Amino acid sequence: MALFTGRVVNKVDRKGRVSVPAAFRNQLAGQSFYGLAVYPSVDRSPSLTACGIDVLEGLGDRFRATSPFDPSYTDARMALFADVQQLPIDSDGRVLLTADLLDHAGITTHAAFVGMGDLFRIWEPDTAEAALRAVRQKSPEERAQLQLPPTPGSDR
Amino acid sequence: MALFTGRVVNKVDRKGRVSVPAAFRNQLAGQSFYGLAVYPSVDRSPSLTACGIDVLEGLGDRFRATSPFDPSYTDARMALFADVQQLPIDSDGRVLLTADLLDHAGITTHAAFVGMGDLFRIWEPDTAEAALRAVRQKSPEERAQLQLPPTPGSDR
DNA sequence: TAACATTCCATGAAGTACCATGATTTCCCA
DNA sequence: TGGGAAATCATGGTACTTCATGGAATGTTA
Repeated sequence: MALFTGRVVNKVDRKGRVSVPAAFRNQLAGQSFYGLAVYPSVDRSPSLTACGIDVLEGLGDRFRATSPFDPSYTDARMALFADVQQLPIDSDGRVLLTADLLDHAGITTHAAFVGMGDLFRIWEPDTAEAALRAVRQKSPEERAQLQLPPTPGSDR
Repeated sequence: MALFTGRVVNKVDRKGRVSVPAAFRNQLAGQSFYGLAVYPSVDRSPSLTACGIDVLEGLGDRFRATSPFDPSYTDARMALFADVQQLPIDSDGRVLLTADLLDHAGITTHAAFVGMGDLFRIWEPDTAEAALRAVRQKSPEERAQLQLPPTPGSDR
């Protein structure tokens, strides 16, 4: 299972091509689709969130369990999947970021890939550093309270 | 579970390569990825903290259960994973410490590996000795009061 | 046939694997 | 128990592969 860590800054060329860091690519190897699922971060931060399609497929499975005609889930389906782009990784290990994705993140010449476990984010490098500083500079007390999801199985 | 004890000073060559002490390597044998997860120590001491990737995978699993669209965990995800480097151990038992890791710890020619149980730390040797002295020089009363977390499972 | 998109190739830099050596340590047997 | 053989370890150097990146060539669409 993919585990993205660390951060890497790569160049974006005139066409919008960026090398996906090799360490991240390796995490994606062997999936049903060799590429990224990318969408503007839902917390409205100027960044893109990306993951392997296996993560999305997992979400799809949750909906599959519900009726496709149940109106209470159609809104959720649309909200979740409408903005997700599936970007293939080319033979040189690059993806082509669309203009609106670049625009949303304010990315021009360089893109920062920031690992977040089973996800990662793509930022304009300076913005990424600022966001990281903000998270790190939380006091130890606050950091200790950074919410962690419950340990799987602990509620048995 | 890995149990790192003792301390060892090894040489860092021009490329940043260091031999991981054999005793530590043995603790890591048989994991899904033969290498170290390394990050600047969160207590802001000039040292690096390292562990096996199984520890990371445990954290990753907890997040995997949550939706990638759920913004409540994004800060935690970033704080935990953005600074972590996964360093493979080569066939000679060495890891390549990146320039910013070396820089953070002030390591130039030698690195001290200090066991801390399920983790270990990597220091510039003199700094490590100073830190150890500081801990030892606490009075017996103080040392006895060093806070220990509760024993896992002891509350059953 | 322009404009655009996609695939292919070239290159320098960086990272990785491989091999050699000396120093320990461990092991085994007299 | 002591000494020697074998294995392991730490460390240096070199050769090779991969990576990131730019540009060119090919294909597609209007």
